[in-house]
Amino acid sequence: MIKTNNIEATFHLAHAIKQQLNNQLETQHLGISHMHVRVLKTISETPCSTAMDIAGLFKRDKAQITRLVNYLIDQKLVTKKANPNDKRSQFLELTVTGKALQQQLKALSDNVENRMIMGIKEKDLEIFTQVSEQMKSNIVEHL
Amino acid sequence: MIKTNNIEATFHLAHAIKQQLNNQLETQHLGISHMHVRVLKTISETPCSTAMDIAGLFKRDKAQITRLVNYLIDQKLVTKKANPNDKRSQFLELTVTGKALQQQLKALSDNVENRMIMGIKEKDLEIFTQVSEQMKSNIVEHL
DNA sequence: CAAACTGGATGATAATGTCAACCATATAAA
DNA sequence: TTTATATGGTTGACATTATCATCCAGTTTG
Repeated sequence: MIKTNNIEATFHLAHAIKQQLNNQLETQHLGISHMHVRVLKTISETPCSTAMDIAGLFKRDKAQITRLVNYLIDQKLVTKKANPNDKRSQFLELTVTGKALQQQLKALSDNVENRMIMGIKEKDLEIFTQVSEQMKSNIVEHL
Repeated sequence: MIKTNNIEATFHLAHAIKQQLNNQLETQHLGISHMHVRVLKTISETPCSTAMDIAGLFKRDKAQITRLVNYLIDQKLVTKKANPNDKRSQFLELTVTGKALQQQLKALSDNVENRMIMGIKEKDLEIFTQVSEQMKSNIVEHL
């Protein structure tokens, strides 16, 4: 028997975060959406990441990632570098402008996250992180 | 300083749940999406709910709710009942078919949620629920 | 009563997401 | 090694999700 509704709670939370991030991006006129933020973050943290890597990480169709990445390339925030091991794929890197923006975006995200976790005990936060990780695995492994 | 990334974790989890729900809805040929499931659930749990109530609850534009609800009315899953206090708005109710479907959907959702929480301690689950609730409030109150 | 406001419908449009087809390259099998 | 198969990425088509502006009918306030 389920008393709580963690599915609904998760939808609510994710949507609230998305709205908050998009609000901030809008008011700061950054010209990108929360999905671009996620892609930039991944590229900045993952050396030699490819479009397929991001698609796998996000569980999105590669078509969508291609479009997100190509938009960022148009905006001169990201560049492609040849992958010596495979001429089909290309490594993604931030440009100088991209790195500068990424700094801003990190500040913005940290800001939202800090507000989000206000008044929550460190210990509880750790449990939250672990549990959400576990939940994701439970679902993804079942696909 | 942030070490964990609860924003990213929440996006991952919400997306995994959404995919899983839509998969199940697809394989069972139910002809609705996870958003319709949420609307049906809300109507079934909230007597005299209106489109505006749902929009407020979900933090969505009323236009989207109108469309979701009208689709469900087309499918003869929901009906409108006059609101004696306000002729502009109408109370939403499940039809007999809607109630039957709602039973199936509850089973389906519980199934997904039960799989999702497998191997997670009851105590940790409670903390997860509380923390996600708190996080949502922290964000929503800041808008 | 007039002015301002609200619930809901609708048109326009943007962002997100998936699927299928395609091309170039890579890998496995014959 | 030549063929077959699989993979990374691009593109077109399309569905879903979401917002905004506008409108209408009905409500509330001044």
